[in-house]
Amino acid sequence: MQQSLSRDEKRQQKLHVILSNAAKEFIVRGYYKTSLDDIARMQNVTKPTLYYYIKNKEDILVKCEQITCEKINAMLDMVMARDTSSLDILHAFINEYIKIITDDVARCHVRHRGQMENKELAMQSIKNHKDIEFRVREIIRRGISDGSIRDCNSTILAILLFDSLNGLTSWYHSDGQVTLDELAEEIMALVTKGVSGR
Amino acid sequence: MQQSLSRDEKRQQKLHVILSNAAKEFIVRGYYKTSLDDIARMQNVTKPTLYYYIKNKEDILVKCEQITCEKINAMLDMVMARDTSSLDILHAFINEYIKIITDDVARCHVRHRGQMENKELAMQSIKNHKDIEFRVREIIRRGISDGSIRDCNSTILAILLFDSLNGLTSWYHSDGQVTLDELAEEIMALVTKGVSGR
DNA sequence: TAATTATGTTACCATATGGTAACAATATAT
DNA sequence: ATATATTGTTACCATATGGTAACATAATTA
Repeated sequence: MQQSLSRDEKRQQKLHVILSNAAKEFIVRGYYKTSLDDIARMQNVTKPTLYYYIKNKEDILVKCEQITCEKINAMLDMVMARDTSSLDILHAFINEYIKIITDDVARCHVRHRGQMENKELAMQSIKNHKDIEFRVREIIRRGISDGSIRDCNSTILAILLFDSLNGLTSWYHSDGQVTLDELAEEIMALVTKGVSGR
Repeated sequence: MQQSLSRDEKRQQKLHVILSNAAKEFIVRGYYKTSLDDIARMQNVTKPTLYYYIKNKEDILVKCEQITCEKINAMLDMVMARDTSSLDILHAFINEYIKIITDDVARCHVRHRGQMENKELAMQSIKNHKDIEFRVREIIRRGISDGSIRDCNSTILAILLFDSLNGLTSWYHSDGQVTLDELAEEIMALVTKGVSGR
């Protein structure tokens, strides 16, 4: 019984290794330029073995998405439960979001969101993101109500915010010059104060 | 002589039709899911004919990039020549950039920038963007000097700005609810004032 | 130990697709 | 009108790649 659990654990671990390796490669070389043979080779297995862990190539994207969206939604649950101003909640969200998104699996999701060939999967993917976006819009709306956020088009603001945050996945690398905290700080300053001088 | 000019014009026109049709399809279906046969079919020609106008598939991306970068740099020339505060120049830049980027060829460029399989082309593509980014950073730096822009990390700000602006290419459609002016206004408000309430 | 299940491999196929060679037709120039 | 350059077509190839069937082996369970 305990052994069968450990077997299941191994399975989960291997799946995760497949996902993160594939994700990394999808990011640097692109989804179509990375073949399943390539991915299999990284695991020192052969292509058919992958099919024991994933349904097909697209399923890698789907699984990356599920993992990431669950993280984000759980984080939103935490953050929105706070008893502070909505601007503070937005602040916290941005901070946590940056942490989550700086990870190969999440990066992969962001970069390929809504791009599945299977239409239903693509629609589900778009919906997953829209749901998250909606929750952030809700934070903004509340902020406008409680006065902590300037009156603005919450829809556009949410989109712009996600565009800059998701854009990080293309250029930010934890080994670079800018630390994660610095980055979050700079983004928050931009979001709250804008760029105008005094 | 005039006829040979008109022949050249026709050539340019056909090239442009190819580029914009291909660009549109690359955006909605993706680069790899769109075959040269597909693109040829849109022009009511056959695949080999395309090779009279383009070197190869990637060359479509390169040409879209050239056209777009030229537009942007010309626009930067205009805007930076203004004799106003740097914040105003940034303002003008954002306005004009949005207009330029709302076009299939430009959209295609933004979405596929730096993704060429040919390494040299990819590097050139990245450089092209970096050059533009550098110029905007210069605007920001000047703004910090003349006091019209808050003291901040000009590099990060430039990147964030481009991420939100380029993000438009994924969601903004001129036939939607938001007009172009509204959008520019909202973005400028965000950039200058940020989101904080009073 | 025997039987069953999980994990992995070799060999293979169908298909799509970028690209090219050889050939046809059409317009332009002399 | 004839020669020449331009524009286009048909037919084809090489290659890559997602996916699968059949078979082998290691691990659990009874």
